[in-house]
Amino acid sequence: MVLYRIDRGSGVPAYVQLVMQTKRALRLGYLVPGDRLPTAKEVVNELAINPNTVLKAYRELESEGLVEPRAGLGTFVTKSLAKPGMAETETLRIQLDGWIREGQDAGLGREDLEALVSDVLDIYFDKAGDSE
Amino acid sequence: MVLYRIDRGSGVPAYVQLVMQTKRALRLGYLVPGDRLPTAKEVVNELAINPNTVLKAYRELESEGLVEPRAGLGTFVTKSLAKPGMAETETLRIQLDGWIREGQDAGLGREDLEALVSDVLDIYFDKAGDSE
Amino acid sequence: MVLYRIDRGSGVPAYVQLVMQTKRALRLGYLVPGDRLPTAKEVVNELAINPNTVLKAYRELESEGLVEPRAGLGTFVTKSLAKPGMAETETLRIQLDGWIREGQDAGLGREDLEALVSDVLDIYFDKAGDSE
Amino acid sequence: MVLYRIDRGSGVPAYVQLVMQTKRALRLGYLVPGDRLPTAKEVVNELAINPNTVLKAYRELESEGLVEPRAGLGTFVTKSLAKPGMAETETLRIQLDGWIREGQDAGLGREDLEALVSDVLDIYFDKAGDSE
DNA sequence: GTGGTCTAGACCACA
DNA sequence: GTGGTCTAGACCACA
Repeated sequence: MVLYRIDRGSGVPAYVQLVMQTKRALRLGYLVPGDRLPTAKEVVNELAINPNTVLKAYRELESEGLVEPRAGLGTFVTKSLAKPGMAETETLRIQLDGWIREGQDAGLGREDLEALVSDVLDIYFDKAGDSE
Repeated sequence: MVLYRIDRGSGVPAYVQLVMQTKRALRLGYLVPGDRLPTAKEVVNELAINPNTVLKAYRELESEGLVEPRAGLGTFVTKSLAKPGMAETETLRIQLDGWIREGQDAGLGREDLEALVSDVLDIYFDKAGDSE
Repeated sequence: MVLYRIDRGSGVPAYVQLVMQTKRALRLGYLVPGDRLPTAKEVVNELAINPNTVLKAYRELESEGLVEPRAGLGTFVTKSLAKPGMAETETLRIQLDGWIREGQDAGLGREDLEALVSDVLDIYFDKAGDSE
Repeated sequence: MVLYRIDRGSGVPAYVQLVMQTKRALRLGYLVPGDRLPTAKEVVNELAINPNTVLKAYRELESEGLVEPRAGLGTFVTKSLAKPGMAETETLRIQLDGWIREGQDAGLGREDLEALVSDVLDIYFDKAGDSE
């Protein structure tokens, strides 16, 4: 079951956050075809947002061909986003965990590490980056 | 000089993207107190957005005490967000670069790696995460 | 300028009617890339429906890559649906006009002619049809 | 026997599609008074929809005085919608078939032809149409 | 001024 | 009971 979290005050629309988190779960293989997303009501109870906001996110996912609503039953995953390589990430996860630990030892917090990762990814994938 | 990029269609408001990218540059030490942000006009020429959007982002940064406008001169950084540890990240960067390479060898793309990083960070920092 | 008509009581959701009519105009070449759709407000004044209903239709068209909203400016056509053959339909239109006239002489009304067209198209394009 | 087809994803409610298809068959003379509609169960087996959806469509037809349920026997047509002229449409059909062929030769597909027919009918019957 | 987001709430479609 | 449509209205994002 996906657990959504909304960061109000991040400036990112709530429905966009729901879409992004769902896609991440699809990418990580936490959600696979046939899985049911939480009903709008369940999400509403959990997050105290309006059901229409949830439905908007689900419609967005539907229009991307990732999920499918079935009236009276719920909304179901129809497509995975997990690459084959996602099945075996134990080593990568362990390495990353170690890296985070080192970063913390160097006095960096979560947001610093995220900035560093984005920066290195930007450089690696050759996008301009925020740098000089 | 910060180079901004706007991802239209990401669903994240343009001014929020400018704020986030500026903060990231402050965090990474690419921008330090005394640096001048690009003028609204420069950003407009680069990104084809409305000057008001840039000004809104700068006002947001100002209200967080990070920058300061000086009439006729521009907007200047007044505070860094770089932890001391950010000065010496060469090793962390090299390790991360190797990790990305391994991920790619495993068939993972940028977005897969980002999802993995978010997931491991969530677990490490003990937030629910998208998993069950 | 597209003129929308909503047939309340047809059972077809209003936003679906707007989408279908827009696509028809795109197919007929009445709307071409660069054209601006009427603003939500204009449609509202014309049809007495809620602006959100119009926006929903426009968002659907956007998600199909046919139009693009530009904040503060309006919603613009980005893609045509007109086949090259649509440029020269004068003869086809004249023939069809004659056909309608004959149908009327035979005592058939608009809905009868529509039923006949659907039936012949179904048979021609080999779909089951409502017959037998 | 009417063969129903449901186009999920057209945005038109399933029960409305059943009603429209039944009326079309009544108009074309494929269904005449005394004919029995398929039972809800038959339709359900064919289309994988809920029996309530079929019953809703039949109730709608009943309220328009077109059909009548007879307990234990089924639902029967009580009224035709076929104009006298519908008995002799062979010539109209042949002409239309030729017209479709010409349209196809001009590179137009089914949806283009449908758009053209709607447009010419709109103009003929003097409704605004989608044009300027 | 134009479009976008979100809410609260009524009512409908479908299972 | 679940999702879908539509409304009315507040407020925001962008030009």
